[in-house]
Amino acid sequence: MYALIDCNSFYASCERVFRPDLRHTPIIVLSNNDGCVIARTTEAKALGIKMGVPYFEVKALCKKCHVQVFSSNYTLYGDLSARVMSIIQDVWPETEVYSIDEAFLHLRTLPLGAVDVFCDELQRKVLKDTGIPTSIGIGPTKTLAKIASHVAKTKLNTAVFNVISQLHWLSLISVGDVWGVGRQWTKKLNALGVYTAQDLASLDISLVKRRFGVGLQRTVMELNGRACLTLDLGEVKKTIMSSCSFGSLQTDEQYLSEGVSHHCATAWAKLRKQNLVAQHLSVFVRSNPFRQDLEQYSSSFALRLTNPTDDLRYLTRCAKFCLRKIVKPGIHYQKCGVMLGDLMSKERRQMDLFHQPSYDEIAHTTAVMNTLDLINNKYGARTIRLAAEGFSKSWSMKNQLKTPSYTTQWSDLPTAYVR
DNA sequence: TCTGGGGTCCTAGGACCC
DNA sequence: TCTGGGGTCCTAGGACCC
Repeated sequence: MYALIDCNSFYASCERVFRPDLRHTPIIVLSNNDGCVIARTTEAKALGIKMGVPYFEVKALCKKCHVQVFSSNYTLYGDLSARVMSIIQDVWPETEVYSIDEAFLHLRTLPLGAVDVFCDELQRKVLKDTGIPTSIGIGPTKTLAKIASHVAKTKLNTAVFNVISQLHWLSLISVGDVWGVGRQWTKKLNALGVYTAQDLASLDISLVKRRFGVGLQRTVMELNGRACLTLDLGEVKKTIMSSCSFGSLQTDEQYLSEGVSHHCATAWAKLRKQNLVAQHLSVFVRSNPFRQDLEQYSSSFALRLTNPTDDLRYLTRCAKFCLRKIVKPGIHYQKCGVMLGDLMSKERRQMDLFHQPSYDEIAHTTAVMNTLDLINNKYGARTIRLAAEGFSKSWSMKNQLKTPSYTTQWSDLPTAYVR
């Protein structure tokens, strides 16, 4: 059996951990730039606030109904996620951390009769130890465990649900709510007369493969109880990306260049943290697709690096080179980003036969990068950085409603008063 | 006025090999 | 006049996920 443990309204629940006074208050959390709603508590959902709506569309409603609104605080959410995951992994090592708020457990060694009780206790332990409420779906495949979790959350309002003996639920779930079926395929499936998870499960798998590919074929088999997806325990990323919308539209190439350098440094920091080197770098820019009154433009440029590297100076030079290749005057840019790819572990990197850096060069780069890490680890991220990032950061994003980094900044530690 | 960021996998087609 | 069969690798684009 597989179990899917899923944190309820995760980002909103994180905010609540440090604001117990908001236990029953509707809360929403906004995306970067305070753009869209990306998390809602049950109370906020009940007010009709939909996932992903632009904040300005519901701002008035939030004010009227006293909804607490937060900018996203990824440092806090990442840290609480790590706590939740480590508790789960302590209890059950065969666990795949699937996303910031979800994990799959393969319960193969647990007697079938013990599964429900085990999950019940796990759910209570996570709540007690972290303050984060979760729900757990149980099923014979990952896809069915997902279905179970969906039923638990949206239909039954229970913390734990095992779907194994209750497969009639499949006919009560829209095909678009099945894991692996998105918008496009929902349209296509509906046109074939497929509306529910049950309809999908009874399709002929060779037809599904022909019309939709091997991915959906697996989904169909999984719905029928045949496990095709295994636990993915690998934790090495294949690409690392940093990108963000600007606080306002930018036309100045200098600011664009600063933004790209900034993202390059962010991606580089993630690279260093995982002890990886990159051999591929790409940069993209785009205008605001919602401003059809302005000229639309979007482009990217990629480089394959001669040698895999984690040298921030070299990566930034490459990123700026890519930007110069694609930047076009007169465009109102809304967003830019940097992606690092062809990642490999630093110990196993393969240098170019004809352009190998000397030992001295490698030693020098290593020393400089280590020093950057040392200073930034001791005095805080970005204490020392490249001047290419700029100083004014006038392009940086809005997040006016952000809470303190309670768990990762000494200066932001919350104070508790005891009476 | 204001519309997120970061990933994965699969497929088709083109270039290349013998 | 007539021009094969079997591969690999890479990239771009499209689908999906949270």
